Amino acid sequence: MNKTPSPQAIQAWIQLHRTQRQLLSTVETALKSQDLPALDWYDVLLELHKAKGDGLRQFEIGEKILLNKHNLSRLIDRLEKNLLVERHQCSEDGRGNRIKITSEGSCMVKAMWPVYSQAIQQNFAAKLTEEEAQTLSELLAKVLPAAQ
Amino acid sequence: MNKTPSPQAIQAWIQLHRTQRQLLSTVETALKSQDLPALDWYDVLLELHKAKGDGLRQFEIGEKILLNKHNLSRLIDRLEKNLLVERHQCSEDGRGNRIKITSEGSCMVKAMWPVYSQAIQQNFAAKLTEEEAQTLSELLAKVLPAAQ
DNA sequence: TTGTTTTAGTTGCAATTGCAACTAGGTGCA
DNA sequence: TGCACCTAGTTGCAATTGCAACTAAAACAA
Repeated sequence: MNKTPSPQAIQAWIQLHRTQRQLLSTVETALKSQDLPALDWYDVLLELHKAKGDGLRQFEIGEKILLNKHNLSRLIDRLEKNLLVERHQCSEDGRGNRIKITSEGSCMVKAMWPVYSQAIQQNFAAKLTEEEAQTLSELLAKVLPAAQ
Repeated sequence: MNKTPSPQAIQAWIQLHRTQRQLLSTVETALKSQDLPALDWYDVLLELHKAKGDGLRQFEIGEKILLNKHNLSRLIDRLEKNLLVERHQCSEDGRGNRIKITSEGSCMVKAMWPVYSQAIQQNFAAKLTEEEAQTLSELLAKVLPAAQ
C-alpha cells in the first residue's frame, strides 16, 4: 500500500512531463510566429465547430477540454471580445448560457489547423510509426485519471 | 512535406496533453492537501539536493528543469524568501550566482517525496507494468524535442 | 408550498507567467 | 586597449491563472 514507484515508472513519469511541456511550447511558438492565437483558443473553437447546431453549454466545453469553470468563463470572455464566439442565453436553463461559434470563429479554426497540424507532424508524428503512435495512446489512456 | 498527421498520431497527441494535464493536477492537489508546495519547487530543490557541494548556477537549473530564466529567477526569489535556498555570488563569473540548498530545503525535499511518490504510484505507476512504463518512456523520448 | 442543497457561471484579489527591456559582467577580435 | 557582441540574471508591465466568495437558477425533499 505504501509502495514506491519503480524506477521505470519514475522515468516514464518524468519523461511524460518533460515531453509534453517541450512539445507544447514548440507548438505554441509555431502558432505565435504566424500571429495565431494559442492552443486553448483552438481547443474551444474546435469543440464548438464540431458541435454545430445549437452550440454548447459552457460546462460541456469545460468537460471536453478539461478546464475549470472560472478559467473557461474568462477564456470565453476573450473569445467573445474577439468576435469568435457568442454567448446566448439558454432557454432550458436560466443559469447557463449557450456558446456558439461565429463565422469568424470557424475561419479561425480553419486558419489555425494547417499551422497546428504541421507542427504536430514535424515535431511529433514524424518521429513515430503509426503503430508506435497507437501504442503510445493506449498507454496514455491507461493512466488517464477517469473523469469524475 | 506538407503531410498531415495520421489519425493515430493525432489521437496520441491529444492523449498526451490530456493525460499529462490531468495527472499533474491530481498530484498538485495531493501536495496541496498536505500543505506542501507545488511541483516546481520540488523540481528545483531536487536538482540542488542531488547536486550537493557547490550548488548550481541558475542557468544550469534552468536547463535541467526546462524553465526560462526570468521565471526561474522569480521562482528562486520565492524559494529564497522561504529559506529553502540561498543565492551566493559566484566567484568565477561576476554576472551569475550560485544557488545552494539550505538544510530546510533538504528537509522539504524529503517531506515532499513520500506524498509525491505515493501520488505517482497510485495514479500512474500502479496502472502500468514495468515493461509498459519502459515502453512509454521510450516512446516519449522519441518525440522529446532535442534541447538546443 | 417552503426550505435546503446542488449546479452554472461570474467576479475580486493575489499569485504566477510571458514578454520586452534592462544591467552588468564576459568574450572575441582588431 | 577599445569596441562590438554575447550571456546571466533581473525587473516592469500586462495578461493569465487559482482560489474563494458570490449570484442566481435548478433540483430535491418535507
